[in-house]
Amino acid sequence: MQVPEPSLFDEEDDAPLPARSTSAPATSRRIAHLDMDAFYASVELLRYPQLQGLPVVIGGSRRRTDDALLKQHEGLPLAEIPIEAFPLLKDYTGRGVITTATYPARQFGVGSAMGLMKAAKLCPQAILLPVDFDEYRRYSRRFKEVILEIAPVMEDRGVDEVYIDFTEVPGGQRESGRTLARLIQKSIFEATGLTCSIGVAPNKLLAKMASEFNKPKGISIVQVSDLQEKIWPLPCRKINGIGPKTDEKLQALSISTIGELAARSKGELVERFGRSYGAWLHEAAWGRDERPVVTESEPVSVSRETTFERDLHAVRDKAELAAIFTSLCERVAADLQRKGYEGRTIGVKLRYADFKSVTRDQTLDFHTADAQAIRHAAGLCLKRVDLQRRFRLLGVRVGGLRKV
DNA sequence: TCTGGGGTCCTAGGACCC
DNA sequence: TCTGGGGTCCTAGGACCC
Repeated sequence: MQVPEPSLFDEEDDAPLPARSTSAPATSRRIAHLDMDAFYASVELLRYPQLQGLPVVIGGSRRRTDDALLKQHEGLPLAEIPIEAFPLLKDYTGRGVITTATYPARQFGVGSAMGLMKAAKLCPQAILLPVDFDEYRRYSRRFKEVILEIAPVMEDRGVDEVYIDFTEVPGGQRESGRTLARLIQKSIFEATGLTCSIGVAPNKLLAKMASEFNKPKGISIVQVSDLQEKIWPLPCRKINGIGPKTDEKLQALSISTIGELAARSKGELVERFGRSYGAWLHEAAWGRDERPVVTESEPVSVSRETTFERDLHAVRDKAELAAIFTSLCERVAADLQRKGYEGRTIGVKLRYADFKSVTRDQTLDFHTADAQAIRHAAGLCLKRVDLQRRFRLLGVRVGGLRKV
């Protein structure tokens, strides 16, 4: 194994030691990452089992009209609606991206975040279903309840992902965690009919990568000793925290794989990526990560935004925009009230036709969750942005939250 | 025919205070 | 009058994630 050279920029010696639980020394931690398989699509398939095995894509705007096709069959149980009645991707026109694709659809090269119009070229015959967040949230709650009954230290990472600390769970160390992972998979399937993939490793970073190894329905165990063989050949993008921008910079330095990243000195990475991110890149490439599984956290901000069906202009589309703006403020206010928070930093976001975004915010000297107060402050923010150009998105955000 | 919506965290400069 | 370092808050933008 290659050992990085010490560097002038290496200030790790001065850094405080990472917090470490005395009952669970880092070397024996067993952390799992659980990822639901094609979650939104799988939930839809529970409703529409006749679509099993077909390419299905979830996404698009809620204003789609072809739901009417489904309405024609209102009298029928959902499972008996004929396949021909479902809207096809090729008939979709408008903005929007794929949120999830079934595995048969992925074979055509379509996947998350791809524009629907582009996806329609790759797989025109795919069935397109609109997103139903309320339904996904219901299933999300159910599978997380199942996990919590088995392993109480769980970190929520969104609607379809969690980290689980196996370390202190009875039997959590057996077969390096495989036994417990199997139990969780089976229990979730029995309770919901949904499948998931689980990676188990000494830390969150490696567990997250491991959960992708055997999708769908997979279980993967990664040990520290597997670093060279299983992790280093992977592209850097597989590290959670390296996105497209960083990857591009790394490529420019002839760094494509995690192993190539690990071979660079921490000093070089710190020089090129900054003290904090550079040092983190180095640690990540060596599979080191001491972050604990965090079971509770407070929200930082609440926001609502919407992309228009066509680009709008502040003057020419004044009435339409005013209505949208008011509605966004009302929805943010409702979200805050429902969650029991109020905030004092109010902001707006605009995205212009060229996709460039701007934000403006303003901190009040009082907290609020009131739609009118939010609209007033957000309105002042709006006056500080360039409203001459057409824009495609408007958003309203409230930060600086405190519990009511 | 490009590119959703909801978040978090980080950086960096300026204001302001001690 | 000039010259200092903090420290904290505010604001804007950007990277990243699900």
